[in-house]
Amino acid sequence: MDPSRLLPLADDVVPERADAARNRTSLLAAAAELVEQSSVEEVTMAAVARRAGVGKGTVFRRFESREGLMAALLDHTEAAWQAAVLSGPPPLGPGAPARDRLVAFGHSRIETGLRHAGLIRAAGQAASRPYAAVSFSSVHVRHLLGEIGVTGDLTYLATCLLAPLEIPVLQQQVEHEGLTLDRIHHGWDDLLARVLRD
Amino acid sequence: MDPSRLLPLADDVVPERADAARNRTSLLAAAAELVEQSSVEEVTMAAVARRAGVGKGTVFRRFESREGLMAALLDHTEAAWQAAVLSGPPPLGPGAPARDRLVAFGHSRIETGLRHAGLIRAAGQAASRPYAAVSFSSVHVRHLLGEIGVTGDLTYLATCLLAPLEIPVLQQQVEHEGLTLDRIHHGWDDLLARVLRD
DNA sequence: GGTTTAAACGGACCCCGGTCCGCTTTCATT
DNA sequence: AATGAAAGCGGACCGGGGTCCGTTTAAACC
Repeated sequence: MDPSRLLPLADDVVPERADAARNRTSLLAAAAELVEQSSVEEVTMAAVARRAGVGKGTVFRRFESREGLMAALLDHTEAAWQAAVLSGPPPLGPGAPARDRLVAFGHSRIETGLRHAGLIRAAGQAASRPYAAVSFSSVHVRHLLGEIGVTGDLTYLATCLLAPLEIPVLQQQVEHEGLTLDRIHHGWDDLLARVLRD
Repeated sequence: MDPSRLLPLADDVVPERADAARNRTSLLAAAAELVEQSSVEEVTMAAVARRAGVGKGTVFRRFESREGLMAALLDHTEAAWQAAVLSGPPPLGPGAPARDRLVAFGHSRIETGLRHAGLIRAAGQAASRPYAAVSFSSVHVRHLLGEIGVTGDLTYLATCLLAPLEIPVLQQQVEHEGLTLDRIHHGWDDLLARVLRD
């Protein structure tokens, strides 16, 4: 993209201009504030732009779309969660037996999922994160399944275990099937027990 | 559903006025035609109205929303599928062992789901059908699980088995995980085998 | 400091889903 | 056939997401 570069930048990452970076920051801040003081649904792009003191076009140039902006907002939380999974304390993080980690993984996903349900829905399948936090999660679950010694199509099995943890499914369970959170947590344990028994 | 009814109507169902019924029919026809000749996404409410020769307001009065209209379009197909499940030939319909019916159910849902993915997505969680064809399906799956003799929280387990059959999950598997249809079908068989083994 | 150029900016503009309300049509009653 | 009221109708209108393009600005090079 930039053939006349002097310092070798990390691969193909083009640095942002100062004003662009400043606007990105203030837009994220503005969006976060607005989300905090009202429900996600009623946060409009124009409002975010106004609050950040920039034009609407700028919001779209920086974040592609509404979904993109929401995904960016989510990134902080999501990254923290992924860090907890990859290197936090057991049983969610490494150090516990794979089975226990899988149990903890589900419980943790149910909690964070429901806590940020609004944002996650609004983020849709934006950008690199295809559907919820699926890419990362499926690799992780697949890995744990392997460690446990499960055989078969682990990639498919991983997506099947992840599916009941998706926001729309969880909301359907809570709002239309009348399941309590407790019951869902317990159900996850039971599902794992069934799938993993030898 | 049957506008030319002579017998007393069931309870509080108010019959539609002649012009209203006529418009409902032509709107559905117009929508079906438009959907057929281009992808669902680019079918706008105004276009449907124009084609049916009515005002836009009429479309919304008859079908509530875009989702409602799409759900109505889907109803024919969906009803046929439900009929096949409830009273069609085995193994999908009654007559086969419950296990086999569950296997057939998944395969059938994967096929019909992907075939009408566009409409189903566009129908969202409109009206009575909360999320995909979930209400009906969860009752059915729950029933089959009972027949098989599975014990535990069947309601939750049913939603867990249904989750991997949802359109977004299927599309994620096909488009981002690179799974083939064959692999998904096999995976379903395998998932059932794991969950149902005694 | 001046020049140049690619990037960023902003807000007018477009499209679409959805609402509103004054006018028209149906149809039950007489 | 006339009439009254409830239901239906249609299209102007609104708000929100997304695009476009003439103008401004950062920053690399002189």
